[in-house]
Amino acid sequence: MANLRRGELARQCGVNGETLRYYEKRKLLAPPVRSSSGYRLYSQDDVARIRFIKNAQKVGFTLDDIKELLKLRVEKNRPCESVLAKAQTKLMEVDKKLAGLKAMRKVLTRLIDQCERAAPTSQCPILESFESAIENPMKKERRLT
Amino acid sequence: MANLRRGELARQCGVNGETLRYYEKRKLLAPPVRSSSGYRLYSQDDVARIRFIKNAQKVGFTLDDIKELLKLRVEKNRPCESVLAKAQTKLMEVDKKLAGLKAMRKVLTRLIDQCERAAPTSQCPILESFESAIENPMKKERRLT
DNA sequence: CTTGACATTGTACCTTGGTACAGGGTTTAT
DNA sequence: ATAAACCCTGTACCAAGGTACAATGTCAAG
Repeated sequence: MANLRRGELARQCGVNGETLRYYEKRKLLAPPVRSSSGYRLYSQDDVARIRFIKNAQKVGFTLDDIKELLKLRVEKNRPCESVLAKAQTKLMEVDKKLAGLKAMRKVLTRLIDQCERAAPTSQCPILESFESAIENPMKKERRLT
Repeated sequence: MANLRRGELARQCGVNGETLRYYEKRKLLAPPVRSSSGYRLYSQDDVARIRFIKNAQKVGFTLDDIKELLKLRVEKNRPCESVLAKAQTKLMEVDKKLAGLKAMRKVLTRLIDQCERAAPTSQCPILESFESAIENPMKKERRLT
């Protein structure tokens, strides 16, 4: 078990050294052992912990979420259900963001399309449409007027 | 042309009064005429301008983006191409974010699925997978080993 | 023994889009 | 006349996840 200093741990995990101090302040990392001169000394367990954090971030968990996951990680008595619940909640959040972005995308493509097929004499249709309310075209709905 | 004070303009546009001061600081709104006692006095043009800002935000433009769009809005000589270009750029940005979220979603659903079908004796598969690198399952790729 | 690369601390700053005061002055209605 | 409801200014604060100093101390190599 090599005792790693801050920079070395950071390098092994691909994060900025300051990030480790930040995680410690945010209570994602316990205050580590110190050398006689006050340097932080980390172990391989800390490498795993940082990797855990970074992996959980990749699927959308926030640092506060991850703090809870880390607690569950050390509990041996079936944290599985709680973890699953958190993952399901996160999935719903991701889906909500996806829906928002898809709605944006829909309006944006419509505007671009209008602009590309506009008669060159008219005012810019994109700018025009920002002047009044933007109505989101519903799926396959057809203007009947 | 009714001269509106800050609160009234805010109310008509559905924004917080402070937001107007903020937009002024961010140069999205020109410093308005002042009453003798120093109150900001807005016109109906400002109502349209705020609405423009809010509509542009809905499709993903940032305030900095919108500052540029607002400049193009007042130029009479065909801003259409520049606007179109900005919209296309924004579309690419939105698509990038969508791709990121979809990747998250994919991994997250896989983890949830693994967890749901895991044998109840095993360690939590979600937590386990955060210990090692998360590999994003490629579309229909099949493990050949 | 000195230089350079590391480490420590606290604090400020970044992004984005606002929101919330505090401590004043003004306008409007009763 | 006085209270409510405005408005003014500057400044600080929020989320979220860090990054960047400055001033100082330590460690290893040459």
